[in-house]
Amino acid sequence: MRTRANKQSGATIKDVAERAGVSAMTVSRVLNGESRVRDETRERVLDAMKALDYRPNISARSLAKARSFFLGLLYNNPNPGYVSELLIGMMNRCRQAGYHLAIEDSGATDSHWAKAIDAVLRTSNFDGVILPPPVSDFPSVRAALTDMDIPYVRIAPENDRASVPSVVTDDREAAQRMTRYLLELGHTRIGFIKGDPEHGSSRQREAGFREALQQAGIELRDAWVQPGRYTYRSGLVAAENLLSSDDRPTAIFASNDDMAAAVVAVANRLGLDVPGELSIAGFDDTQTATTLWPQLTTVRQPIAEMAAASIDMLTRMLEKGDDAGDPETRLIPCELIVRGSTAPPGM
Amino acid sequence: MRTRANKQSGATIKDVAERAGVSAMTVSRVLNGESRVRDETRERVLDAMKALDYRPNISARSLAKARSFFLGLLYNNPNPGYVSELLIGMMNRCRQAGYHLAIEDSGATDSHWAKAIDAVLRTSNFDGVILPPPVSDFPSVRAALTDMDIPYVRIAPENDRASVPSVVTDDREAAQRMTRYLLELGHTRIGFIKGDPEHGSSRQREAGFREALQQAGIELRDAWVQPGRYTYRSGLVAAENLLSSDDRPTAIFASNDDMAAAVVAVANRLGLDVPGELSIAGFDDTQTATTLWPQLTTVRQPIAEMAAASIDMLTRMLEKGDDAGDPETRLIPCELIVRGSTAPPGM
DNA sequence: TTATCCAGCGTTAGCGATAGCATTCGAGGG
DNA sequence: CCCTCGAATGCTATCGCTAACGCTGGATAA
Repeated sequence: MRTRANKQSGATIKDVAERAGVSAMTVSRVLNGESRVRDETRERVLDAMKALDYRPNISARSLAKARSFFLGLLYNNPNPGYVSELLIGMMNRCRQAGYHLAIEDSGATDSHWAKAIDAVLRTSNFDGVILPPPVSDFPSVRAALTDMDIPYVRIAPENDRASVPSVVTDDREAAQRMTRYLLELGHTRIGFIKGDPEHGSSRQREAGFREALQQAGIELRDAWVQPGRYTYRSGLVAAENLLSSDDRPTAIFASNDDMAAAVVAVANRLGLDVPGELSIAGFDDTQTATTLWPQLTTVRQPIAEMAAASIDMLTRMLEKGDDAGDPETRLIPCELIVRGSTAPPGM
Repeated sequence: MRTRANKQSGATIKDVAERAGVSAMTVSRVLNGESRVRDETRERVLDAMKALDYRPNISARSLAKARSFFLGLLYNNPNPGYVSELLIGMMNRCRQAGYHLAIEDSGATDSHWAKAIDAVLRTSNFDGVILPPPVSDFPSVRAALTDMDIPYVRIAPENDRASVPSVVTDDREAAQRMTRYLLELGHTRIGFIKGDPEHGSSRQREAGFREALQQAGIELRDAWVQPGRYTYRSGLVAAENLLSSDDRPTAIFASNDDMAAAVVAVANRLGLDVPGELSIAGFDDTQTATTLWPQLTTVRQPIAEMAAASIDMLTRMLEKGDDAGDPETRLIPCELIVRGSTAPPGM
């Protein structure tokens, strides 16, 4: 009869209570590591739990506590390397904090989400939600969460940074640093490949690049700034455009590693030596950066760390009560990683 | 007062019932798309739900139904590309089937899991679980699941293929095909890089490689089979070993794309033209395969499809009752993808 | 005409756990 | 010796939903 899949194997809190000779309430107290329970009583309860192979029913607990202990990651299939690091950073923290992580996908654009977000939230009852980029800037998602009064933390958002707790990096400053590094190597003819316009980081990185050039008083030709979409394929097109003319740059700064990889590929095809004839820099330090030859000079974003921080913030909000205090913004620093893909020009 | 985070905004099933002038049970029926409810009644209920912005409480439903509607993915940080595809394949199916997907990590080895699996399962009450490789072959995890009577589906397991529902590919046959393809190009000196011994696929791929050579009556020197661990780094070492001697192979078949990428890198460093002087083949067709130049000839494993199939099987088991019928094994075919990294020898 | 049946809906009784008091009991103060 | 007090524990009422069964009233069969 009572053979439902994940159904209690038979032992409920009452059974444990009975066997330990206490009330269910006391068992509950032991379970939740709560206040005054005499050590001896606690022992007896723990023994009974072990003897009966007792497993608390999470649904019942959720119902009574009005908390699900599930956090949602509203995922959007960006770069595989990014996701993977994100997950690693989050899962550990979740386990430590006693939460579980569920992931939901609804397609790549804001409008996709607009249609689906309601259903997603309606059937999941997450205690809180994490919004990685670019979802962190999707108005429809944010509206739905606000509407349903679900707390959330944003990762690397572009807009309204202060309005909701966020974990951010300074993409702009990092892009500046990378550009300055290329300038210091002696490059003056530097090309740039932009990222996906849907991502706020794209604009930040471009701005940083332009600022560094301007500060150095270096000319920037329009043809040397090419659009891209953070994909390898878009990088190929951009690289062709940058490298096909005679008047080509001696260094190319791509807004992420995948596009930088595309530049490497095109350079190879054209017989250009990297980094001898062309220096190439990426951004993110995903796995791609070290899977190439030569390995990419890039900016390391501590994605896992950001992910962990976001979980920290979210769980703390949940414990404290969501509306406590001002929304926090945590800034995680980036690091410039120099590898084999860059060198002084004409070497 | 009643301002708990994800707490009902106020509307419960009773409120809806009252407003629609029916009983809570009828609302429940409408909610679950169940049997006999007159169309007119259904309309009235739906209207009431909308008017009250009613959101069912999943915890309550789970408690009553003795089902959580959460499936667990026991994740293990293999290749990022693999995970990402896995997720994509799973999430869609989950949503369609009305389930949610939660991911749990506990480290890379069986012994890590042995310690953690109990706690994971104890605090999550998943209806079912998906085991991707290599977790699908971890005895501790399987034992824990069996013990707790939680249904699960394995992806690409090596052992006991018939004992539990599984989704598998024929790695061996695919490796044979790839090897035959290289032979047909005219290669007779073919090197091989093995995968992680922890993964069953490694043994299968190696076996397929050896069989094809044997069938063709081609000699295989011991030095041409190098160990590897599916990582880029291990591929570098293997490639050095294979390519440093004068007596080097004219083609190298690596057990996955990342290691093949490492071979490409070493070939570049040694000034070997790919594919002119060295053909390189990979396995998996992850993103890496097309992010390199030249792009990799490889075997495409439809990971997303396998993931989707695993969810299908699992949800069907849950609906039907777990012990219905024999465990199913679904075989998903692989495809040989020829790209620029292979060519006839000495071209 | 009466018995039977079934679509359509309501009633009741939990599901397993926790919140919020109520209760007990022993120790210390007066 | 009575009273107060706080630590340790129990009782009871939910939490929101659904399973199982029961009740209706009209259509059909006999």
